[in-house]
Amino acid sequence: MINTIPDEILDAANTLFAQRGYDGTSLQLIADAVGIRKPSLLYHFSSKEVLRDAVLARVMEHWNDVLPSLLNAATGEHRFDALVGEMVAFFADDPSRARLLYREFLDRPAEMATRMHEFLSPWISILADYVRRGQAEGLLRPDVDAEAYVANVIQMIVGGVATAHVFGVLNSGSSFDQQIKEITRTARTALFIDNLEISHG
Amino acid sequence: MINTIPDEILDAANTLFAQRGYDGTSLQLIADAVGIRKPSLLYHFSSKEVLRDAVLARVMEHWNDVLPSLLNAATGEHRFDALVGEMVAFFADDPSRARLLYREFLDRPAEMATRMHEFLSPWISILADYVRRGQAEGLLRPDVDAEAYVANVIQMIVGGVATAHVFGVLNSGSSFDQQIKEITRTARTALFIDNLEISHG
DNA sequence: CCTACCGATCGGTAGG
DNA sequence: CCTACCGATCGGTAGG
Repeated sequence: MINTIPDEILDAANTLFAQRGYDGTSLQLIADAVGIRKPSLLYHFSSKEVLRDAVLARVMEHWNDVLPSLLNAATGEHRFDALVGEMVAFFADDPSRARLLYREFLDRPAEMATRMHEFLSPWISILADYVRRGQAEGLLRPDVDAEAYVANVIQMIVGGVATAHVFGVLNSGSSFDQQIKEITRTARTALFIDNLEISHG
Repeated sequence: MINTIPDEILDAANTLFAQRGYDGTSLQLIADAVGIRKPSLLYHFSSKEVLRDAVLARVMEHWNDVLPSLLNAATGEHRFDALVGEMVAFFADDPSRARLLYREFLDRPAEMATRMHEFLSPWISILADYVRRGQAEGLLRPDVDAEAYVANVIQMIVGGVATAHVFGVLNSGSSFDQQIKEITRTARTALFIDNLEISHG
C-alpha cells in the first residue's frame, strides 16, 4: 500500500472537483472512486466542506515548500526561468490543480481573495520588489506595473493550463506545449528590455 | 415593460450561473429572481440545459455582430487597440459574461472546445494572418506563435476579468483598472517590436 | 402563467 | 469501516 486512504480520498476529490465542480461531485462519487462507502468517507473528513478545504490546502502548501529555495537559488533572468518553469511544471504535471484553483476562484470569490491574500501577498511583495529593482537597474521595462504584472502572470499560467483543452482546439497547429511556450514568451517579453535576441536562449 | 420575461430569465440565469455555477443554481432560484414560479420558467425554456444553452449563445453572438466591422475599421496598431479595447469593454462591462464562459470551459470542456472551434476558428485564422503579415513586414516580433498568441490573449482577458476579484486583493495598490491596463500592456508588448516608447501613446 | 405533485439524489446521522 | 435510514432539495410533469 503506497497511499493511505485519506490520501486516496484527497486525490480522488481533487480530480473530481476539478472535473465536475464541487456541487457537481457527490460524496457517493468520491467514495466509489476510492472504493469505500460514503459514511466511511465522512469518517475521514467530517463534512464535504472539510474535504474541499483539505484538497485546496494541499495544492497551496506546495508553494510554501518550494518558493523559498527557488528564490534563493538564482537571480535575474535565471530566477525568472526557475519561477515560471516551476509554475508551469507544477500545473501542467496535473492540470486538475489549475482547474480546482480556478473553480474556487469562481465559486467562493470572497473566501479565496482572503486566502490568496494571506497566502500569496508576502511572495508577491518579494517578487514585485525584484521587478522594481530590475527597473531601477535598467534591465526591466519601466512601464511594468509590478504587482499587477505578477498577478497577471500567475493568472495566465493557471488559466492557460486550466483551459488548454478549449483553446488548443482553436487551430490545427497549436499543441499544449506550444501554448505553454507562448505564455512563457509573453510573460518574458512583457518584463525584460531588449530580449528579442535572447528569448530563445 | 422594457424587457420581455424570456429576456429577464436570461439575464437572471446569466448572473446566477456565473455566481454560483450551473449545478449550484436551482431553477427555483432563477424563478425567484424573475418573480415567477418554477413551472412558468420551464414553459419558456423547456429544460435547465436549454436555458444554459440560450444564455451561452447570447454571450457568443455578440462577437458575430461586432467583429466584422471592427476588423475593417482599422489597421495595424489601431486595429489591435480596437480589438483589445472591445474585448476588455465587453467583459469588464459585465464580468458575469467572463465568469459564465470560464465556468463552461471547466464544466463542459469537450462541448466548449467544439463550440469555440466552430465559432472562433474563422476569426482566429484572420487574426493570425494579420500577425504573420505584420511579422513579414518587420513590425511584429518574429518569435510570436500567431495562433497561440491570439488564444492566449483571449484567455488573458476573459480569465483576468473573471478572477479580478481574487487577484486584485493581492496588493494594496492594484485596482481592477490597473490589472486591465497591465493585461493590455502585456498583450501589446508581446506582439509589437520596439514599442517601449509608443506603448503609452 | 399557476397549484400540486413525483421519483431521484443529495449531505449527513444512528448505531454498530 | 459498514448497513440502514432521514429530511431537504433537485429537475421536471400533470393538468388546468
